Amino acid sequence: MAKPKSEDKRNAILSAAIQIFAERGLGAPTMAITNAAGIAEGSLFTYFKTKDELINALYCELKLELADAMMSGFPRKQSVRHRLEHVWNGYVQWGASNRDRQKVLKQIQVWGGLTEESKQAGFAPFTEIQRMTEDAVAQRIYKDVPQALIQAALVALAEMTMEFMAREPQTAEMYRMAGFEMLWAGITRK
Amino acid sequence: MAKPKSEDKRNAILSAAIQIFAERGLGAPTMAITNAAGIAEGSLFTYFKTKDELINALYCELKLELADAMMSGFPRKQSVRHRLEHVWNGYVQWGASNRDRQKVLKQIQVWGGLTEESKQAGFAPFTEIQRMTEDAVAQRIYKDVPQALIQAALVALAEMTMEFMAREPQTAEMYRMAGFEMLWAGITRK
Amino acid sequence: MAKPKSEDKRNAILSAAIQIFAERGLGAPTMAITNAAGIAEGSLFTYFKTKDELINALYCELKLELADAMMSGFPRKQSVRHRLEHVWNGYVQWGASNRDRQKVLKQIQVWGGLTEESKQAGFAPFTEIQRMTEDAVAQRIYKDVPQALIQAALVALAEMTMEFMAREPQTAEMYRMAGFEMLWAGITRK
Amino acid sequence: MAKPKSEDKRNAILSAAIQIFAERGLGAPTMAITNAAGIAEGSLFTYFKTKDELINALYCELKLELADAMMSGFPRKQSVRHRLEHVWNGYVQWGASNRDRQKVLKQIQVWGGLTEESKQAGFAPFTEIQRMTEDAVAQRIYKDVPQALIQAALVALAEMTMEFMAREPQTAEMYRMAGFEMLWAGITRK
DNA sequence: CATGAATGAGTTTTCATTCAT
DNA sequence: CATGAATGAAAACTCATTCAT
Repeated sequence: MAKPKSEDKRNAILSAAIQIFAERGLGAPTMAITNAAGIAEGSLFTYFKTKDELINALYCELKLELADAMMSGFPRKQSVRHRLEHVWNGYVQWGASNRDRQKVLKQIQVWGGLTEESKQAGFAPFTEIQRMTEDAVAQRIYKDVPQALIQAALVALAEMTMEFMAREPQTAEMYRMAGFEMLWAGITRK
Repeated sequence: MAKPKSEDKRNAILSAAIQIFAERGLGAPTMAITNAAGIAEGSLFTYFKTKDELINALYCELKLELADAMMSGFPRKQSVRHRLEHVWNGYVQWGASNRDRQKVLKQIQVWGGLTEESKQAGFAPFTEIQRMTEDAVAQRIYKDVPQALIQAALVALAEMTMEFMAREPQTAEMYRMAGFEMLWAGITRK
Repeated sequence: MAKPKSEDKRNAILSAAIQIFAERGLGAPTMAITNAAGIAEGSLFTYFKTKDELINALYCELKLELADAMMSGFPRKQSVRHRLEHVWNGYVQWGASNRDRQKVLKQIQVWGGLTEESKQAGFAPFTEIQRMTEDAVAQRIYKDVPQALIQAALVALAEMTMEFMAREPQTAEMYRMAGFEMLWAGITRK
Repeated sequence: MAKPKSEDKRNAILSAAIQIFAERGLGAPTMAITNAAGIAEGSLFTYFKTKDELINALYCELKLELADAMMSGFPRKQSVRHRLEHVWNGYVQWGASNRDRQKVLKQIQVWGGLTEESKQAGFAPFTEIQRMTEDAVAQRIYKDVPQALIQAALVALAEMTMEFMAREPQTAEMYRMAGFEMLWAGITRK
């Protein structure tokens, strides 16, 4: 079961891809990636059959990492506000301290080549968050508005916030809080 | 004066570019654009010296159009809330009913080839909105938070909202209002 | 008989072509020429059906001009040395004070598109020089060597000499004489 | 080390380039060269980053070859006349039996894209000839004329001579001698 | 498995020439 | 005739992918 192809090299490729894609867009040549990864041009294709496959794999990887950042230490038993803030913090901090990863993730999301499979795999780790929202809606804490809208607002405001945090690291904390207050005020009943 | 460089053809190219770029990204071949515009491969370069210039021109065009959609009929004399809602409606409706244009505009914004000139030209028509925000801040209507954050929240929530509106046109109205309520609640003092 | 197409414009094109071809080689775009000539892109083709035809015409024009420079005031009655020196001076001075023309002429000579017709037309005005050489050979003044070689030596040394003259105009006179002495010593019997 | 960049293929490209450039000028498409070399269009660019680089490399190669032809077996100890004749013979024979190479070399010399580096590299192997000329001038064998003029005369007459030799191979020997006598008579004191 | 040379379709751009105005 | 927009066949160069070593 252990893959014969070195896991190290695979990771080196993914890391290099993040850096290169962040700098030059998904259109960057695979050669730029292999150079950055310190391997031969052709070796990339031992680990990923095509460039598209690499991008799909990268998407799954990043989504997983993000979910981990958001959910690790999730206070399952605490109030909706606490739980939401935990998720918010995880998201926003991951995005602020991993600009490249976040940038690439966004690029892949608007790219045209994601497979249905990848989309589902990428969504899977977020079901818990979904459940939390449903819970909150049931408690009539959130406004009477489609859940999907609330989740989308979370994402939209978080992405905005993390950019401010990254741009001005010394006031990051303020932005994190201000952003969350906006979200909370926006989605809860008066 | 022989055949004058027809404004029609220029527009046909820009239109075709919007469609093609929306479908296939900015990396789409210029030939796809000329085909869609019903002209010869080389003719594109009569109107735009390079592909980059085409994209820059497209950016300016779209920004202008968007500004127009947001500002036309701007109720200069009414309350901040009314003025903000007017801007919101213009933005969100333009984006919802021009998905391609909005998509392409977003792509260009993260593209690497915008000239400083284009950036400025694209920003120019939005100064009035800026002024309105400043005004509201002065009136202590908005939260005590950097203006830039408020503007960014407007953009982030609007982009999110317009997607919902486009996806479910029959409930577009509801999304438009819900989105605006979120924004208003999020950025004003309690 | 008077050509309807303005002779002026035709000459403007030829002049512009000389300048442009000298600067950028025969591969220069016709548009560069029409720009320099102050006419429309398409107008060139009213005067010359194709670019090749333009180059052929230019060749004939330059050869004629050169022949004129060499033969005007030709001292038909004087010694071979005097006559040869006259030709030498004409050639070398024309070439030194018309670098562009000379450069273009050389380029056309190694170009692949000269028609047989042009070659003959270009050669025609030089028959008199030929006759002079034959005369000198008959007088056993020149070495016992094929005439063609002598003529070629004249050309070779003259082209070399005119370059020195153009590069150092203040010592042009010295080069002109030194060059001629070389030629004379090289081709006459001891 | 996978397939090492074969020296053979590099040479095949240079050879093909010589043939094609001689036939069709430096403007010939790279595809003509790759076809002649029996390789894929793109492969040329594995060996030479750009067409310009190929031409520069070709220049250096040809200059080196020519220098070799002129200097191999150079009779360092013999009279100026012998040494000069040796150089003459080498030049003229190389040029006569390598028309393509000689033609291409001349084309490159009037081309606009030679780098300073290539010019220097191309000149390097000819310093010995330079020294010989200086030596002869010191011995007051040559006329009292700038050295550069003498060297230029050598080149001019040699290029002329080799063309005759190539055109009439059966009398090549005669031309070689006649040419040299012209040069010698032309540049030495009476 | 790793390597990197080889491939050739695809990309942007140029340019001689035509032709509608 | 003059004009210059329109054309589309090249041209140089790139790059994902293959495959011999």
